[in-house]
Amino acid sequence: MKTELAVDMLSALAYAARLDIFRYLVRIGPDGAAAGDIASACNITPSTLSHHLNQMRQCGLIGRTRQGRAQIYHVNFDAMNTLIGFLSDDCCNGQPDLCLKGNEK
Amino acid sequence: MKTELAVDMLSALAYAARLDIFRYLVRIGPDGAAAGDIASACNITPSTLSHHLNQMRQCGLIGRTRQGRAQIYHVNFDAMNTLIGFLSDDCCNGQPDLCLKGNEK
DNA sequence: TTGATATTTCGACTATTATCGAATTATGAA
DNA sequence: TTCATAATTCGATAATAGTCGAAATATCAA
Repeated sequence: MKTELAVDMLSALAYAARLDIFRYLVRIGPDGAAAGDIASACNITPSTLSHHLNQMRQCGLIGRTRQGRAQIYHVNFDAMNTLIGFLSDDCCNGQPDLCLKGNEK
Repeated sequence: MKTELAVDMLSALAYAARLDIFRYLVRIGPDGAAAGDIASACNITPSTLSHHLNQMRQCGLIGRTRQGRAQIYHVNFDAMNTLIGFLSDDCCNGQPDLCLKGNEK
């Protein structure tokens, strides 16, 4: 994984409003949610939300499909796992013993 | 884990220069490295580096100990694992099946 | 002490990012 | 068509974050 992409993904999650959005989409699951639903669930104005969703989408953390006049957003679990894998590797590479404890927590 | 802390940790890693620093410290291991060594290894001006190290230290991702006139910085692996755990939980909570595949990568 | 080295803090400036209303695009229904 | 709804893009402003030199602090050695 290119570190530039990792930085983009981390940035996408490194903001309270976006982390909220992401967690909401995780809770919703693979079916995803329409932009309007996210806006009211997370209490964000449409244009600001759109901006955040774009950022998360550009780095691949979420995807989008149209359904009628709604845009449905959903978590890309593969991308999220790639990020978690990157962090685990980055943390444990060369020091596996240090990272085993705590990981079951 | 409080999401505010998660945001701070994610922010600490969501910047190329800081991610570099962090990865350098991971490679160095538990003994850590002096600020000066980090500065030359990562090619960052001392004052800027100090600013970044502070940010990573405030959220607990790294620690610091004095050794003579050097300040030795080292990764806090427990904190890093807490973060990884948070992301894994946040990603997999309620949808364990979605997150199993990909995790062995 | 005094001087040299390692690092941090301060302050000013620059750059990046977030926010929101207004205007625009896209779709569906009458 | 025409109207209403859902969402995005645009443009301006506000807020946050990064950078760096100069000054300050801490430690060690002579």
